[in-house]
Amino acid sequence: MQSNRRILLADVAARAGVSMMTVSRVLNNRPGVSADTRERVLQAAHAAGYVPHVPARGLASGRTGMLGVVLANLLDTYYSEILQGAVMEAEAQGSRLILHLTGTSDAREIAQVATLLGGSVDGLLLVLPRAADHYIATIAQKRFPCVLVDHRMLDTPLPAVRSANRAGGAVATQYLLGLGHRCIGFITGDMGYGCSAERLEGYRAALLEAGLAPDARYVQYGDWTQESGRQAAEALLRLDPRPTAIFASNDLEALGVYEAARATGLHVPGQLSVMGFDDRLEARQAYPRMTTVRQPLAAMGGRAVQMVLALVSGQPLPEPVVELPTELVVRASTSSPAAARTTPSP
Amino acid sequence: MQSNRRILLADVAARAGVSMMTVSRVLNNRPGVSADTRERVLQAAHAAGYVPHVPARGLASGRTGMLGVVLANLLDTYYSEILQGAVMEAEAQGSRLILHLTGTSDAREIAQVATLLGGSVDGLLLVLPRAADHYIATIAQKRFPCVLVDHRMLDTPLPAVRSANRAGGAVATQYLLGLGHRCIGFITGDMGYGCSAERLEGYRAALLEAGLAPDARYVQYGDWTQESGRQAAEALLRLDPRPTAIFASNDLEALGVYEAARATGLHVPGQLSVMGFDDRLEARQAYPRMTTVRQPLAAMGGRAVQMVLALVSGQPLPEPVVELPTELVVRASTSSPAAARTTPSP
DNA sequence: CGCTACACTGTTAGCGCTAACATCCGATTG
DNA sequence: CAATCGGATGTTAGCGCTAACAGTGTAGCG
Repeated sequence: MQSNRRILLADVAARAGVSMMTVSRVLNNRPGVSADTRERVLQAAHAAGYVPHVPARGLASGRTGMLGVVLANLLDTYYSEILQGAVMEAEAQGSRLILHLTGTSDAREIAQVATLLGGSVDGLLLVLPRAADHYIATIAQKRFPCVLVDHRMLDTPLPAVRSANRAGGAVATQYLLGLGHRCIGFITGDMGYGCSAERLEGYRAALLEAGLAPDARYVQYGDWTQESGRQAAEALLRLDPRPTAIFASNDLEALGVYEAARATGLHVPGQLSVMGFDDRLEARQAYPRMTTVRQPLAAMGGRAVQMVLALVSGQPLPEPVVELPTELVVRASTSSPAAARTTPSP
Repeated sequence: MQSNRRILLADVAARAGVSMMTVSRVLNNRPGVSADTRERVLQAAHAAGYVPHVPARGLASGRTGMLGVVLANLLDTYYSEILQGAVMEAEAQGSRLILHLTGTSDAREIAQVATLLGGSVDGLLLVLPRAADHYIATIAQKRFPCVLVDHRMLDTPLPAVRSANRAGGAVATQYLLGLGHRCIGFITGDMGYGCSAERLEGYRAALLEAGLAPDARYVQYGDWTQESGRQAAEALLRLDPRPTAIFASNDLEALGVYEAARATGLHVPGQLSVMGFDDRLEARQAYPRMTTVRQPLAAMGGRAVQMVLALVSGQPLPEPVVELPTELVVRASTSSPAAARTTPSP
């Protein structure tokens, strides 16, 4: 049946009484077509119900209009918020995102990146890449458009988007100090990530600045999980003097601190102030609503897409590494220490 | 530079001393190639570092190896869990997923579906489609491979994956009855969704079966959000007699019930049992850990991918509508009404 | 009035791969 | 031993679109 055939560019051209090339120019918003021809073509295309054939366009032009995104999983809201921002921006720019999950396997990540470089995609977003060392050099050398989001290591030959971890760590600590806390526990993230060190650094710097000597016993090592947060918090709560506030390196760990506090019978924030990092969904849903340091995750995803798209179209990036600001979000899990074991300040 | 040129099928063919067609057959796992030629080709391809060019393959074969997924957003863990399952299955089958978000706009959904039908994609997954009526007929008539996940309406001309909402509603209610509750409040989801009606139906049926007359005052109408759950719960808690248990149509609403209970000074589960539906991330993280009805979201996504892929390869589906079982997950937000003040276990 | 200049439109030649058919050759058969 | 067969391989012809170049007409200029 003729009526069920795919509508081609040639059909539109015939209807509009012009050549295929003119139609192509119109549909790709290229110059060199008079206003009324353009109008006529658009109407013909619409009337015919024309939809461009993406693979053909990709083959002919070398551009697929697709970007690859590689991330670990979607069950962690950290990733899904970044992805949400990336997709919204991509759609706004007329691109699509192809999703790749690595789970916990470096090998899968490497294989996927290799495949993506094979022309299915114009550019690449690597969110917190794991096995990055294995291919980043290759990508950089091939000049393949690629942007890292919140990469693990702090220096990289590729453009990247990150957030102000050190400043966030410092601001949060200063806020707790300002409330009157003098004994503040800290739970790190997985120390294999550069951002963990940065947040810790911010915490230490703020203490020093306030004239307090950081005490290594009050720093416990977590791995980003709620369970690790609970265990670290339990350790912290056994110390003497007991911290009046605990600052965890992400919201999940802070949720673990909530658990430890409940188990110990401590009221949050009355007897223990708790502070998270990220401002994920969980921080807003938790009880008590969590005071935390907001990372603009969606914005980071969106920004990364903008950067890749710029690279794809050959524009140079004004700054290769973009750092987005973090922001203190005060909710209900922090207050000034109740039974204040405050030392009179100078 | 010769060395930086893209490696083509022709290069592999030359290296292996065979024709391009033979290479193509080998790389696509097609029959008609002798074992040692196959081996030689594979080695040549590997040695050359060949990666197939996806758009070219798509243009020539009419198959892109990509599936489109349309869903509302990723900030709702309901969607991200489904998507996670879908991506894992797609990757296992050698396909990729292209992501499309509709936000809250029907118009965007329609536009995206139209584009996807334009050859960029072999098949389509519509997760809880909104504006479905506008194009489902078209899709069905074009016989374009498409599967609905948890569609709104209960009947559809397209294949679909859903879960046992009615049974879930009944089982949960029976469980509460079994604990000794006789006055059980219910909060619906958005009644524009078929599953809302089904869950309510299950609740009613279980009450009737137990010889209790459903009382309309104990059914409040929510819209899936935490806030609507809170408001509905407040209304329920003002009733006389006050319900000793509240069953919400999703976990978010149940989180809202937690809030209302706290505001009213009621202990969960000591003075009020709370039950959710979905078993999302939030149910596991909440305090107290939430008793809920588990929908196998990831499995639903995975199953839908299998179905689309079957359709793509021309196989008929054994059953057009697949219903996956729901499952009662007992945690710490429910107890018998008599129990004064139980301490939460695991 | 011939010639350039420019804006618009058309023509040609692929992009890299695979479907469909053609060919080859050794093995099987009566 | 010719006729036949079927597995392995090669050849041809696009898939639907766009880059690059080639025209065409009209306005502007000396």
